[in-house]
Amino acid sequence: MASDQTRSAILAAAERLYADRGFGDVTLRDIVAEANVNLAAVNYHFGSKDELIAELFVTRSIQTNRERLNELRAAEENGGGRASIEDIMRALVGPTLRGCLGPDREGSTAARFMIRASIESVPPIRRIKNREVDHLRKFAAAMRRAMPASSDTELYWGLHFALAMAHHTIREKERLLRLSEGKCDLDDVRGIIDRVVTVSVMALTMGDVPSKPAPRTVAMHGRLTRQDL
Amino acid sequence: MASDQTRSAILAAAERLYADRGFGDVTLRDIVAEANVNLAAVNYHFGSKDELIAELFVTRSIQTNRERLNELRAAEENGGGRASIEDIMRALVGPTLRGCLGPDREGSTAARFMIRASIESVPPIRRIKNREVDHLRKFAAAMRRAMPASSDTELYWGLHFALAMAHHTIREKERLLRLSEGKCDLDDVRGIIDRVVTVSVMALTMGDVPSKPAPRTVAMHGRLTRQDL
DNA sequence: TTGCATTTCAAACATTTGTATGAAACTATC
DNA sequence: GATAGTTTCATACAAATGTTTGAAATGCAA
Repeated sequence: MASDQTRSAILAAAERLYADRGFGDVTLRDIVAEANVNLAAVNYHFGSKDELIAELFVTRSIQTNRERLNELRAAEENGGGRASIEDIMRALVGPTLRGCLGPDREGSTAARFMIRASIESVPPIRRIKNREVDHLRKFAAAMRRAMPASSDTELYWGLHFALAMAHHTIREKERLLRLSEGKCDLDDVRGIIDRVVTVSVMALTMGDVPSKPAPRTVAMHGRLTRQDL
Repeated sequence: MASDQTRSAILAAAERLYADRGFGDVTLRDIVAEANVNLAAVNYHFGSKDELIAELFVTRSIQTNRERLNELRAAEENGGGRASIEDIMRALVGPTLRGCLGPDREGSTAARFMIRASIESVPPIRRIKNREVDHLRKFAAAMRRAMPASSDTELYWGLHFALAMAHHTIREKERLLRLSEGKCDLDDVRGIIDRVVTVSVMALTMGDVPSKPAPRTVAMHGRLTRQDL
């Protein structure tokens, strides 16, 4: 118990190295060298390399999920028990996008680690991801409350597409930057979140919209407003 | 030259094994065993394991790109030199989605291989993907012709989101299936393509939607279960 | 056939990797 | 301060893996 510091040194070093160089290029020996601890310490404290990775990922996942749910709850309380679909989507994609694209992304090893985890998808992480469906159900439930007229199918597709845009933006931001030759400003996180939320809401309200979806007057901070609309 | 058959046997076996078990779990020894060739044959014919993987991926990528461009060109010829934005998006996401979600997906090792490549993203493949921006420019150009009023920024974001939805659907189809408890029909490839195209076009046109709804209402079976991590 | 290039083969190589071991150092409790 | 439990350490282990090697086999032209 006394020497929690070895444990945390390993965790910190591992997260940093994985974030910087990816899972494929980092060995236990790299980690213990970075952490200034003995090689055997990893197996002593974590059991195995995979369990170390799993602990890293679970910790960060819980953290992200908590942020998401906090935002969702805040939106629901704000709306007297029911959040708007827009706020729900914002709570879903906001924390991740802010964490991984935010201005502190250079310093935030946590965010960079999660990006790596999203890109490389090593076995222990995949195993966890597959069990991560549960907390999405909370969002599905909130969405159902916000759009009682929509079918579950539409709802899940909307949820799915929202995550698609958020994650793909994180995963492929380099490529988008190169493709657009810098024209897509990936530092404007608020603008990106607005963009993803707007499209998500449109995707959700298109199919079975009883009333007109009322041209999105979402607060658009970026250069989103333009000629069309 | 005589023994191209060893080369192709290796390619076929490798693609099959990678498709089935992923890059992480398949060794050169597995491949040569499956191909009934000698271990050294891989290095003799391909130089290294990475070059073998690269060749597999490049071959399939070229194939997909060709399909995309064919579809794009067909749409342009059909429209007298200019394709509608809708057809452009369809040409962009159609081939991939059909290939990876299509009914022959059980038999098509090629498609399953590309899914793996998309999920696991091993170094030699990543290197290639990063140089794959060029042919997307052809789509950007077509989009520009179809929507001359739109800014390049909007255009690239639309392109990006379209790919996001397509790829994420392929990557996470298992999870979506589980999350939606089967309510999202992932065998209805045409419906999925319509969905992605519709949302993409909406994202590009920001509101003025050409009516193109295709909501599939599925009878509700099963109930959601709650559970926390 | 002879000769030359290409291809195949079995075996070995060289590393890298995660993990296990057993002793030593440390810590806390009595 | 002795003892039991915990943690650290150097080292060894075992297995896997991509790659190389040099000889044997094969194909092919003169």
